Amino acid sequence: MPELPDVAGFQEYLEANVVGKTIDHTSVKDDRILEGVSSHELYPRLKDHSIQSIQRHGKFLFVGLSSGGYLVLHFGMTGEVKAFRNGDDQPSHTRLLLAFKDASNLAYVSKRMLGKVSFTEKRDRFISEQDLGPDALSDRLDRDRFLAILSSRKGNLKAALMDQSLVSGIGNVYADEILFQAGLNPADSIEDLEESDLKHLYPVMRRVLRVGARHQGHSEEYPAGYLLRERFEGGRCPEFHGELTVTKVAGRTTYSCPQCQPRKGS
DNA sequence: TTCCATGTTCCGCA
DNA sequence: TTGCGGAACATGGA
Repeated sequence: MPELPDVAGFQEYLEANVVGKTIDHTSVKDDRILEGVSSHELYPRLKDHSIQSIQRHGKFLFVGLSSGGYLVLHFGMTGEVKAFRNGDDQPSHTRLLLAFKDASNLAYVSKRMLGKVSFTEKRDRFISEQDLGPDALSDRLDRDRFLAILSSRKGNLKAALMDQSLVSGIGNVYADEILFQAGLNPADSIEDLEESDLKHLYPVMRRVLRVGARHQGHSEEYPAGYLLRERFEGGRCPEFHGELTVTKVAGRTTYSCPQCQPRKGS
């Protein structure tokens, strides 16, 4: 689930549930989720510090601590965060537990262990070390920059959209949605597109991600005309009602409508 | 039992 | 150097 809109939802959730709270103690349930920090090192960096802010860059969340450092959360394919009170059952597949002084808790849950938890003193340095491009919804990513980034790339359009080092936050599902809404074929090579196609892609990308963030997690609630609601075997194009094509593009399962998204190049 | 999955990374090849 | 396919990671669900 966790692409930019989902992670934006986690951000809101954390803002509502943990900002302002002070960490009493923490518990790493499985070391394999830690990246670049040991549970040993992590503990004193969290204990007795309060949570000041939650920031997001692409699919990463930065949990700002009163120490000035950040707990960094990445969710992989199946991660999420869940708050619960002392005495309630700990969510299954909890890998990291933050226990607050007010008897509430936060679980970082990762079923398939593909997520990562790190710690950094400097948010910007972390972002550049991870080689992350600008956040797809950031004010700093205007249309001209988006255009420049994409035109510097070759190969298929979908792979470029999902490349976190170009633009950060778009994954498999939203790449399909964005390209469907833009009427562009995921397998098209960027070289085969007109500049006007890429110019059109920018506002579509922003709109789809914003709508996604608003409805995060509930694809049934997406507006009519969204591909996401039909993203299953036998799903139909919301526009023409023909059956959607399921292919592999950039190694990922790809849903598209051959009528709405005709191939451009050869 | 086998295959597949919303993410990322590494390897070998072109 | 860039792009790409395939495999790997780990686990659970269909």
